[in-house]
Amino acid sequence: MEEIKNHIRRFVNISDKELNAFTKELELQEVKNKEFLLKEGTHSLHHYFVVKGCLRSFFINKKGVEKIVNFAIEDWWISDYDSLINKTPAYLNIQAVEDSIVLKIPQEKLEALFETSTNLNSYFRKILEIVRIADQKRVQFMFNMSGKEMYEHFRDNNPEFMQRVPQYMLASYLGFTPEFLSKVRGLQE
Amino acid sequence: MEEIKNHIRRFVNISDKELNAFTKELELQEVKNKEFLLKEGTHSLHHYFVVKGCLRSFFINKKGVEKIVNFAIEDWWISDYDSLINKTPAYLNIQAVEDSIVLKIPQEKLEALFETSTNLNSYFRKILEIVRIADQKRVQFMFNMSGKEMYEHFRDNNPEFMQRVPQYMLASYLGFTPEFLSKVRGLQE
DNA sequence: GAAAAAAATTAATCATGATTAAGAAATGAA
DNA sequence: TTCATTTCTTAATCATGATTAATTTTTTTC
Repeated sequence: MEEIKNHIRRFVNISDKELNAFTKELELQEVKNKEFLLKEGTHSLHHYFVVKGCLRSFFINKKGVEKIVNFAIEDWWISDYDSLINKTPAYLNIQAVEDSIVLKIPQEKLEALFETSTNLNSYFRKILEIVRIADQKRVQFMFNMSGKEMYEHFRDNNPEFMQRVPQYMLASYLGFTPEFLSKVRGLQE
Repeated sequence: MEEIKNHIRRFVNISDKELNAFTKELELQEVKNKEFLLKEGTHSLHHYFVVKGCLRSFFINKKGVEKIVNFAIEDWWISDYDSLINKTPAYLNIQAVEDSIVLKIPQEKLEALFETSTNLNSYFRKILEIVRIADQKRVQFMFNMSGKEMYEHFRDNNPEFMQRVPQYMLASYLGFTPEFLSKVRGLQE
């Protein structure tokens, strides 16, 4: 729990009282590798904060292939925002990629906290700003780079992360097939 | 100015006093078609809210081709978030696609307002939530649809908007060449 | 309303990355 | 320590959409 408190303190100047009002609503959950926190079509209720481990969100495309939308590792959030905000059935699945520990908070509790805490509002605004910038960059990469370049860029910028997920998941996240990723890796740079 | 006040009121329950503190910092600017509000490499200072007209943000890729990242029409915001938040030189250009009227607010003024107004924090958090969902869907479309399908989907969901921008800009936004878009339009569905 | 500029179309060729189909290597379970 | 499952690789063929180049259509400007 100190984990997330410190994380929030890095973004906003927040009193212990406000922080405790928040952490009081959090629930710790352990998830085994391959276990699901959310399945598509069901009602999504929680935001998940990764204390330890690694999660992924993905959907199944028309051809039945898994497409990874996001990863989350330590000190990051993952959820199906569309489902949480618009109260629609989840389009995404959220699944553990390693044995993990998460803190979860129900969307409704969070909304209630936003009514009373400027700092929490501010914290989540700042998280969303970062997410916005990351999403923007991702589109830019997709518009600007070949598959080979995307792979090399990802590898060079996330060397530690490369060790944590199977290659075929990275291929899915980058938007291509495992066969193609394998080919790209085999080529000289 | 009533325009943006009403827009904000649709998202948060905000007092006139708080609203006025915000609108006091806004500056009205008219932009002719093709005029720039931001050029890449320069220092980005403002968020822009479109009162009337249409803007686009784009970058120039390695091959010298314009890649449109976002459009903004009436009642929507546009900016280079990365540049504003991280104080880096702009990577994006922001340009009018029609004669337009915008309201602009400097990032620093906005940051100051966030310190005092929960409701403004909340409003921008909600805007970012919507942006997050839109960004997410865009990635999903890119992962799930052929060029032809992306065009048809966009056309069916934004019939009015189709009239407002040249086809080659839409092609750029969707991630392909004007030649390909033209081909796709020529095909039977 | 003529000339110029901007936007859209067409068609041929080309390249990136998908698909298919084996098989090899690594990991995990009994 | 063997069997089974998961992951990764290789190679051939195929499809989507890029590139190039020319032409037509539309819009703007004088």
